[in-house]
Amino acid sequence: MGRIIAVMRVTIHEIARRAGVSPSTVSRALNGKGRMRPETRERILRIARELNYRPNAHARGLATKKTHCVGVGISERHMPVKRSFYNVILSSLESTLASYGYHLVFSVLHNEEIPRCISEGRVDGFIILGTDVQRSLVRTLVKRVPILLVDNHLPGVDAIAVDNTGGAYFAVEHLISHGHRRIAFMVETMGDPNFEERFLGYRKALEDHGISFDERLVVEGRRERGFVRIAVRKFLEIKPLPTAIFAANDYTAAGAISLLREEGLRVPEDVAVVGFDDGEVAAYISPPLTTVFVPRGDMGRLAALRMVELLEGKEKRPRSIVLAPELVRRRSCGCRYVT
Amino acid sequence: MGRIIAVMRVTIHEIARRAGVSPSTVSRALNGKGRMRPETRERILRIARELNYRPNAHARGLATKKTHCVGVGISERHMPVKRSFYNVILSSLESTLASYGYHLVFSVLHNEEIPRCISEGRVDGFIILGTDVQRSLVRTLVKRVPILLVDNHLPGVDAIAVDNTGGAYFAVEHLISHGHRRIAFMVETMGDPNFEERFLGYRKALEDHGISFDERLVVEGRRERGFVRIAVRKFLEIKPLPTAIFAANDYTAAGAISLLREEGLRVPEDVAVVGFDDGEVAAYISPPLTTVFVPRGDMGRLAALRMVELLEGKEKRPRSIVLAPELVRRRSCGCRYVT
DNA sequence: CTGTTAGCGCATTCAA
DNA sequence: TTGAATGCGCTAACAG
Repeated sequence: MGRIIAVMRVTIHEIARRAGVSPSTVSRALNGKGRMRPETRERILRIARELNYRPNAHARGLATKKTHCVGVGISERHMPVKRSFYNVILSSLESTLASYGYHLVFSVLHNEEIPRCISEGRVDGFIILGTDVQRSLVRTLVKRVPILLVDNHLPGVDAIAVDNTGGAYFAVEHLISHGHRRIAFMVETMGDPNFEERFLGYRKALEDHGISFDERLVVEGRRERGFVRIAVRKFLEIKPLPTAIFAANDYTAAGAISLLREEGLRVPEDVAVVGFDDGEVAAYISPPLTTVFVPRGDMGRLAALRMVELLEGKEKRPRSIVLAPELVRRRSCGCRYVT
Repeated sequence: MGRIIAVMRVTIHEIARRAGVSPSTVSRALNGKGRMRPETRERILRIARELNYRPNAHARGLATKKTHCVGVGISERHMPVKRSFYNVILSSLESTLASYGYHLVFSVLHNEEIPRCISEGRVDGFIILGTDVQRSLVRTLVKRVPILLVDNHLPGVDAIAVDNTGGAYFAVEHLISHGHRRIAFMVETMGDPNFEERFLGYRKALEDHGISFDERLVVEGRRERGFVRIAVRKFLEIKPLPTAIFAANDYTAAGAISLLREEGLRVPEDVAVVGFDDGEVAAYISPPLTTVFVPRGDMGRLAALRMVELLEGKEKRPRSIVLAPELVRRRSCGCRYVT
């Protein structure tokens, strides 16, 4: 019998027994609710600590209808490309959520399906990473739990995003400052809202600098594995060849650089290249890629903070936070004497 | 009143009421336990479907003492470098676990701390990614829930790992087949068991090919940001300069290539380089990196499968699964006419 | 084959 | 300030 008790997880009943009070008193003491004699409270807390008591999440969840879990979903279609991008966000999300006592339930989103963690009531809120989610799904989910979009936005839904247009503007402006006038825009596919916004920034920068937009300089790949090769091939057919490329993301930029060099073109001498994201590759390719840094760590942290506020705070009117990206000058743009 | 019921989450009581049976019968029907009249069962299932019933995870967990959640932890110190590596594993883990009805609770491990998801009884088992975990922690956790190590191993604990020694052996043997005799081993720091094993494979390959090991050819960085630069500097001081480098991972290899080129050395003509991991960068740097492919997707899938077996199956004696890595020939080793 | 009963561990009324 | 009673939604003995 003694053995069994020793093995059993310690519950508030056990603490109550040892403290000579009732379970409900223990519950109150542990949660700091209501007034009670300080010495009673302290005795209870001490015993709880000694016994290394941890409340059972299920029991608590059943009673309070709160799970202290936040779901985080990413579209399965995003995985191949944006992997490392979202990984940074994921870890900062977890750290921040953890500091508020929340757990992170990770799930891959499959088209229109409602994530099981939501339908089973396992999470208090849900954070969606990326643009590759059906809007209708989001609209459905919003009715179930607080939803937060990261790296994406939708009217009326809370979101943390980055100023794609502004970032692209800086990138292109930088190329212009290097003397480039014929700057191509290279993108996997225009479908992605983030890419659309970057395209807008590209056009605006050209326009503001008196360069008329030439749609022949827009090279689009296709939504598939070898899209960079397709895009580069299209690029090489442009006459005369543009002197620079603004790529919608690093993945595309890195692929382009590697393929251009295969064709005997020098980067940045023959073709300057600027990317977007400042992902893992950026610093490791040669030449190191000039790109737009997206504050992924901040995005994760802010997303977690906002979610906690949504769950516990008072300010629940949808709010969209837009972070400013930053140009990171390396060498693919033609800059010298930089890392 | 009708409204309230409409808003309430549907429970087995509601289904029982509509089906004209008791809640326990509904429970049995839903879980397929015990025998019962087929028509009763079907009626219950139909109603459940119509009402879009989903069992409440907490209630079920409280009653069965199973959470249907698996925790996945990664050391905070691993995050900066192995990010993208573990991301692939993470998504395949989730997909596989999900197909068995399990959820993935992601958490970052902090030194000796017991993950809260374990102490709060939120997970049935726990998967640890990577080598950067205190053994003592693992020993502690093993007493709480089934533990599975991925990309790591410890006597007596279930594990899914890759044959680092074998992979390194192939990599070095390949360099030797290109005619190299003076091959350097470049590593961030020898502390990591995976790196130690790769070092073993390096030595063994040299030995088997009649090349005596020269410890001056081992260049170690340091556990910090600029370690590749330090390592490359050391490398450049070796006289005569080795003609090839086997790097303990892609991260190091990619950094080395970029720095070597800055020094005016050609890769692979002056120095051939082979990495390990086949991470995101490998295909995107130039020259594309010859490296050892680690089947991360398989690792995740197998880990999930094994964990489910640990939780539900009979075969619980610790088992360690070692996967065979594969050499991916690109161009940094000197191979031609390959991708 | 099915209903009744009794918890699972905790929070929260309501009394005392 | 504290205790007893109740219920969260579900499963599992035990009866019937």
